[in-house]
Amino acid sequence: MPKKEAYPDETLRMAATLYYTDGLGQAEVAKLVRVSQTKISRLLAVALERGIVRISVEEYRARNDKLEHQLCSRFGLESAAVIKVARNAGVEATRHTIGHFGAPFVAAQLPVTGVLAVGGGRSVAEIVQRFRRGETRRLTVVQAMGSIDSSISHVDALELGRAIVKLWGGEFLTLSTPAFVSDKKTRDFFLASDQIKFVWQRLRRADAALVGVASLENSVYTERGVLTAGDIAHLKGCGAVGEICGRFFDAQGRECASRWRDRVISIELDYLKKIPHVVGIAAGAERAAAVAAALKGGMVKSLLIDEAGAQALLAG
Amino acid sequence: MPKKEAYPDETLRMAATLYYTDGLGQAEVAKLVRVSQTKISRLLAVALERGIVRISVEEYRARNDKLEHQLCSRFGLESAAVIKVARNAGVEATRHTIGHFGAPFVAAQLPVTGVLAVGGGRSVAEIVQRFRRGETRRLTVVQAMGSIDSSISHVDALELGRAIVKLWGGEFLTLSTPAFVSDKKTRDFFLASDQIKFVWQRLRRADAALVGVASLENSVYTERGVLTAGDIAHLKGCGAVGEICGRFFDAQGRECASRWRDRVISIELDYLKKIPHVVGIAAGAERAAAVAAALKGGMVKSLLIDEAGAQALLAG
DNA sequence: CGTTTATGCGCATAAATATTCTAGTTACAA
DNA sequence: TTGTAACTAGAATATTTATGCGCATAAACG
Repeated sequence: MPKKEAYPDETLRMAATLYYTDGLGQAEVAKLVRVSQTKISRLLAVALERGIVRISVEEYRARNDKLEHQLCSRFGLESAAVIKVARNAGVEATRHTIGHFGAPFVAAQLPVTGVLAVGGGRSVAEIVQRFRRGETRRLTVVQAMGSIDSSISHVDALELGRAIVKLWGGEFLTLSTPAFVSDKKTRDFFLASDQIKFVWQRLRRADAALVGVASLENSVYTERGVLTAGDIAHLKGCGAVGEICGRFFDAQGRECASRWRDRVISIELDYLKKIPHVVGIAAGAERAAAVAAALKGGMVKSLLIDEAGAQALLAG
Repeated sequence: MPKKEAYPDETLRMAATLYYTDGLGQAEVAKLVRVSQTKISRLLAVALERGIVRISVEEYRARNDKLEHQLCSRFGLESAAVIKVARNAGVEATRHTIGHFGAPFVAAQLPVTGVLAVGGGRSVAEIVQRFRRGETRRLTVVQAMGSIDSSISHVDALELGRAIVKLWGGEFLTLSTPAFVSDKKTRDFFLASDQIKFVWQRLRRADAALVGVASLENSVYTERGVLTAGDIAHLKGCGAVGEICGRFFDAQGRECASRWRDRVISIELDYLKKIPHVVGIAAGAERAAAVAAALKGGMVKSLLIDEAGAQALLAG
């Protein structure tokens, strides 16, 4: 049996008319309907649910189809989403906007079943946060890179993978290692462990991946103090123009043979290239060169980017 | 030349979508659009104006047509408006509701030109308050009764007439006398003055009138202490069942020959009966008997009343 | 029936939104 | 230029709206 009796439509219509059409405040409506303002607030919510009040907004096209097509044909992308972002928006707001409007796109690109490799980063975090709960998937989510530093933040692959599984169900395989270690020997030690080897296997067989594409300048690593200005200079010296999952690549999309290469614990770019569906996320025109390189190297197959970034990419 | 450049529709659409469709708060929208929350608030208002956002409410029929027809045919009314009011609403809320939904009806009943007599009272006040400015009329508004007591309130005919003229334009003739004086002699003194005589003439030739119909029990006069419980008893003894403009009438709608009759300065009921369009307002079932009498006496030609009042009227 | 578990209500108050006020900008005239 | 008027923006603030909470009543259960 349903509830006792939800409020009659007549009352809802009256309250809604007084509030929306006649422009009275809820307190005033309350006097006329003879209930508390509190109740009017709730009544109006119900009226909205029931469709007695309908709010329609002229469609806002958050994506720039034209640029998307251009990107796809020019770079042979599987799919692309170019998100309009307020002019003069900082990179922070850009990521935020991309996240908001791009999440459905990314969710649609990702498979419903199989193995999904997930990298870290702020852009990816913005996306994952906005995945809708409910549409249960059967994914095996695999952490594609270690944690950036000891204080795990919500942008670490560890947290993002966890979040995806929490929302969509499925299994989550963690790396439980740092992203960067002090030297090759330490890295090899980690890689030799059974857990890592197990995860590593899955990563190599991943059906899809979700990663951020960063430039050297604005990487999380510098921000978090993992990489110093000197390190950046060294990497640039090796030809690095971009980074994915802590791995640096040159303008041709080849992983740079830097001294960092042996200290990273994350999916190797050559493996990434073999994953059929890789969704890359990049925010800001500053990242254009990095994205261009990633596309050239074939690391990224689907792209989520902002308008300015797309324009820079097409121009460059 | 118009303004510099109002905000582009694109931005409005974006903000409106984020706010209404996606359910973000204005502060969050502000981050994405890169302006202050203040601005978003204003932007959303503009979006509503421009029709980018549209809010529609299922029509609420505030009037009970069926009862209106019954009233008209039963009492030979020119027109009637029966306003739905929340059950258990007190007389205060009833007046308020009648005022809100009844004002357009009353405005439509009143002429655009000619002489309009205006009485006082809370019901009338609720109506007048809600007349829409703008539709300029050429009325000569005449105060139909003196002021209830020395502290003029916004329900006095004086204020109501003033308000009508302020909204609709036209001329306002005031009585500048109290409604009740101490004795017949004083009243005659007032009536003999040139100003009053002038106004009196107009009143007699009024084309329309707007008055409240009250019972003895809840009249403003008792509330304001102008009439004592003893006075009420006396009036009842004279057969009074209702009051209009400070004048009391019996069940047949005849003005009672009470000792108060000679102390009132207001339009006489016999004159009122001759005015072609008289809109009467009554709130609450308690007034039913008074309204019935007023109708029988032909004082009121159009009626604005609440549902409960109408039902009581038809039942009695 | 008496007891337990829900549901609904409005108060107090937190949160969100609108408005006021001040300062900065632009456009135009002197 | 420089002053002035007319706007525009955002910070501070007032107002309005939503929500957590406890109480009271009603439904469900034993």
